[in-house]
Amino acid sequence: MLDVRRLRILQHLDTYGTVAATAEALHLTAPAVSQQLAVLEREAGVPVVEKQGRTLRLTPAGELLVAHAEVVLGDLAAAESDLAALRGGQHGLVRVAAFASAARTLMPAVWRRLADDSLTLQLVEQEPEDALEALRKRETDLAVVHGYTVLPRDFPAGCEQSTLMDDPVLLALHPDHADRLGVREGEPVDLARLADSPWLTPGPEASCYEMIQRTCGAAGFVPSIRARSSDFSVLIALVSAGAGVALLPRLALPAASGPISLHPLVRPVTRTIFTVSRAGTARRPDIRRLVTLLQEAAADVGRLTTTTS
Amino acid sequence: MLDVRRLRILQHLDTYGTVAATAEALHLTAPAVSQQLAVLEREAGVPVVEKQGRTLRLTPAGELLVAHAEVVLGDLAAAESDLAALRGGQHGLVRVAAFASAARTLMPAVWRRLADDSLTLQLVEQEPEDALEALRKRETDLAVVHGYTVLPRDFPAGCEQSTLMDDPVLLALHPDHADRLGVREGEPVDLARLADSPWLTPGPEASCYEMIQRTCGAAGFVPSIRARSSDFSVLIALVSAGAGVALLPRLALPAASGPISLHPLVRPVTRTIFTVSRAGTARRPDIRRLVTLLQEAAADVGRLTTTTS
DNA sequence: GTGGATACATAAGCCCGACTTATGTCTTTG
DNA sequence: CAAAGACATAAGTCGGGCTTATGTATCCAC
Repeated sequence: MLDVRRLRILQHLDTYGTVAATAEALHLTAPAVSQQLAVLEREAGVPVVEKQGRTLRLTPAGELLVAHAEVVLGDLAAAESDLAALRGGQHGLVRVAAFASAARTLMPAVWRRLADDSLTLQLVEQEPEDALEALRKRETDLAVVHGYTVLPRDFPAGCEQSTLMDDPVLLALHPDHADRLGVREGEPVDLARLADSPWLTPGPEASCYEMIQRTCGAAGFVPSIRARSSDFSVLIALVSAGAGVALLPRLALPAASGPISLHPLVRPVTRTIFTVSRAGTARRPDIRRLVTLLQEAAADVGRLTTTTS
Repeated sequence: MLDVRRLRILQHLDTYGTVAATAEALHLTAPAVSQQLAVLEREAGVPVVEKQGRTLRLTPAGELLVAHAEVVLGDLAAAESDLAALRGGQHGLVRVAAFASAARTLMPAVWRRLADDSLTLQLVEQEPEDALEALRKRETDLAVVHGYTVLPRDFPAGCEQSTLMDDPVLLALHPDHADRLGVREGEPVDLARLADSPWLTPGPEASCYEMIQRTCGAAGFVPSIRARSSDFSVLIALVSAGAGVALLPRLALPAASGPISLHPLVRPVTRTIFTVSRAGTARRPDIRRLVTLLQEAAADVGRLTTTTS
């Protein structure tokens, strides 16, 4: 019978690329990994890795074994989760990585629902790219990420997604500005009319920046950027001060803000929020439960902001 | 992480019922099993077995773990099969238990199709009850069994079935007898007309015996039995000699036989032939392949006998 | 009810195997 | 061409799992 621990080593090698990194991830030394791979190869009867320069690469047989390892290790984790649920212990730790707005709005709602449940959460705030990378490296169990209609998210292989909600992108104006444009709060605005306004945006490292560029581009202009901040509450404060206009997802709005007029777009852009998990963890009841809680929280948050605004 | 070898021990305990039998099945001693169960219990954090008289019984947590173990071990076996297929080695041993007629007709056809394939077969001829018990004990990987319309087969839990073919039960008469009854070869006969004939049947240990009792009972009589033999070719030889009449599935007919007139029944009885495998082995490509081959063989055999008779 | 048999648990000791440190070989890079 | 990086091999240590031996509880027969 194939040894599961060795399969796990191979799986990690596939994830981390080098023996040294694999060893570190598994709290081992490089020779230990090397030896175990040699034993696995003997067990399998076929080479599972081959030299590629000075590193190793998986053979097709190795890929095959990794695919099986995902299933086996996934179900082992599911078994442990089931056990934890059954004994009611507070084990069942789920590590979540979420982008800022979700970490601020959805996750507190989940925590509230959690009560004294048997689920323990560990939250890290990370931008989608980092969250997905952490997911791949098994440093996190569930990633909460987003994609824009004008900038779709692409997911790494071996992942499973579920959609939590659609978050509309809104235009934030100073109320006087809205008056000058002749639109009332909540009325749709054609972005083309903002072509000459000074814009307030996140820095170019944020995916929101690219979304704004594309959205304005689709409206036929390149925004002239007056201020940059990756903190949406800074942007909103600047809009309130009359410094310019901003485009931002509804969930990113701070709870309390100064004088602001929010408007949907004539050509709507939305941000879709997803949960992403590794394929192997699909069976874990604690993760399934968390996804359910997130969906409920998303439904609530969506309803609240919709009725409020 | 739960240790898979310990899960396997628990799974075997579930199958064999006692520590001693489990130890024997795994080529271990009883204390080894006992110790590993203790360690598993420590790992799991909940009792997985409890004393029941002087033997052990699985707790709900234990049942849960066994269910997961089926998945894990099933996929590990699948991984090994995939590996065997990939390296083209002649490993990929599938142990089959089949009842006599199937072992005589279907299995040779499978063997012929197999050619120099990467699949190695190991065949044991067993009656359905024994075959299913062997399957449960993991002494065999695939059971080829049958059930009669008048005597349905019930399958143990945790098994998966697929139907191979329907095998009609025929009445075998001496040609002179058929003449006296005024029916031609192949014409249906009402069993009630055979109420006073001497019957030739298998022994009461064969499920065919019970089938004959029920079928005759449905026709309104109890057969008077003149000869018993569990070997169908003996029965056919006796029918040819004019010793009496017999009821037997078409597949059970010997290839060459003396003067015989075969007739379907007015109220047809059929024997359905199934393959049965443990749920955990559903992923093994070698077993899937064998089932496919059996289905093809069954289609051929069914067609041949239909057109010939 | 008592003795024997059966079934599992515990104790003690042995041995294999997996890990670590140390060293070697090959590749890449400056 | 030297030096660093990456993996393999060698040698030694240590833990874990197996065995044999012994203990304890349950079931059955007489």
